[in-house]
Amino acid sequence: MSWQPNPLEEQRLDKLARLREIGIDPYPLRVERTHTTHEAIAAFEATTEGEPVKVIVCGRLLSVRDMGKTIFAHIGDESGRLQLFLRRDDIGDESHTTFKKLIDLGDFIQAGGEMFRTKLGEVSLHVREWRLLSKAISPLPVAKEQEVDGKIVRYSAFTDVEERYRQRYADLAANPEVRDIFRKRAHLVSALRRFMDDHDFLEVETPILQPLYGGAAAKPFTTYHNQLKQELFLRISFELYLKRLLVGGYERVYEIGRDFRNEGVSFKHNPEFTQLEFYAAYWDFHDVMDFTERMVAYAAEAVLGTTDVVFNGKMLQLGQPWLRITMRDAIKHFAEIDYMDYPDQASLAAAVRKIGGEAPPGAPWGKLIDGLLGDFVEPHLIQPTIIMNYPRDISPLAKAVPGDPLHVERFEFFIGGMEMGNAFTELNDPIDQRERFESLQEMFGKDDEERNPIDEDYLRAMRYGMPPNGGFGMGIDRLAMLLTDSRTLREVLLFPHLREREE
RNA sequence: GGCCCUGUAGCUCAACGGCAGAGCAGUUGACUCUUAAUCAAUUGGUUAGAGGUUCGAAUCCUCUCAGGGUCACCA
Repeated sequence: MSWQPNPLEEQRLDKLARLREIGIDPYPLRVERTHTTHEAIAAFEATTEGEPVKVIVCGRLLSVRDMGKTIFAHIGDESGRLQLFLRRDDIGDESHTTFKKLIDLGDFIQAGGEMFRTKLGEVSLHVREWRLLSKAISPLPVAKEQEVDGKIVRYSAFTDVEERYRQRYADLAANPEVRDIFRKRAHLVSALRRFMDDHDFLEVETPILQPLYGGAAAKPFTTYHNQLKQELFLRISFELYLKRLLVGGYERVYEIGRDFRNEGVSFKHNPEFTQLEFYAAYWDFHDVMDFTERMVAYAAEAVLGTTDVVFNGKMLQLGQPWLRITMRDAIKHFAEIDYMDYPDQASLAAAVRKIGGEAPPGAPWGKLIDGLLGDFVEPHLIQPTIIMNYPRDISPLAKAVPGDPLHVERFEFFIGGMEMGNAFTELNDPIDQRERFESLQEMFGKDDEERNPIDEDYLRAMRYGMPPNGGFGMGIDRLAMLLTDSRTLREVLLFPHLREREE
């Protein structure tokens, strides 16, 4: 349904008309701005008292305290907020009345004058002239704030989770700490990129629309190209394309981008999510472990200035050497079961059920083990922990542990009780790779969407020779959760997907 | 998808079978150093939607919609 103005909006539409009647363009083209609010305050404080500091600032009107012939107001811009001091004697009758009658909270205005300090000590702008820059028709949720013992207490803040996500623009406008989350996220991404670049990795972009999907076990989104008359998939990982580039001669490549998985949504799952993957020739998974520790510590330091991060009430020490433990030992410790005592699917399934774990019928041996990890181990992995040596049957792209046919050189790392990333010593034997793909075909049913089609082109690339390499993938959204102490993924996604609603 | 919880004014919330209310925002008025400004007056509602029970429903029941939590799912 199209927009029907509510009574408050009707009032503002009326003000809009009255502004035009008195010759004021409520949406002018040009703006004069000499300072941000932060710069204006800094300029004043850098000057000896008495020396005039003339500024023109712009921003959204956040609060108004009308004292009659004097008006105090605050405007906010991205740099901060600034109090305006408007007197009728300074700006004139007409301008004074216009401000009182036709200007609302949420409007953008421009104000010029000299900086000064009020009797109560707040650095403010003594306004000589002001101008409307953009009229707000819909009232923005306005919160009132009070400082109590140094802490900001907010009244009537905009907190409705659903509306905050559906109208993220209003959320951002009303809640400065939400703006801060996404500023941190941006810093995180640029820090990761800088770290990769500084270590001689080449940033590349590989197809999002792919004729085949692979590199992970996940259900894909499908789409269709009309002119090519071809079904296409949105990528579920970057892996197979990035490793083709190692065949081509690049030794270190990475990509930061979006993956799409047509699966359930939860506090740590979203249908599209941002991933960092890299592949480094001549590295094995031990090299990747070392690099991962340094990368995460670097990112935390860059974003927060520290590697000690508070998440969910617990202090995470990202800067310490991380605990490294094999999957078998971790499960022995937390689930008190040695899965090597149950070398086949049936006996392991029985053992898992006996200790109260999940053992879906038909789940492969390795998947049962991964289930044990998820149920019994993962929730305990609050401090950064590397779990290494994964079952071979659920890891088709990793090289076997020497002398151990059941495990591969693969690790996942966990922080704050969440899986953050996945890495391995990459399989580069094309014959072995084909066998792995083929056994996967048998393992997953024909109708199972997680069954990856065999990527013949990838095998062809590998037959030309692929250098030994270590690969890595990490969920950036989850890392952003950690660094912003957010309890759900949606808090770190600007526009999380919500079910469509009839308006 | 199962189970549990939630949906009331622009925002934040009360009322829990008996007249739909408060604070903020808005409107009108007073006030030339206020900052949750203050003071006085005042407007604003399809109680998410549809149906049912009842003399009477925001409140109880059923269904639908949306959101949250949790479980399932998720290398």
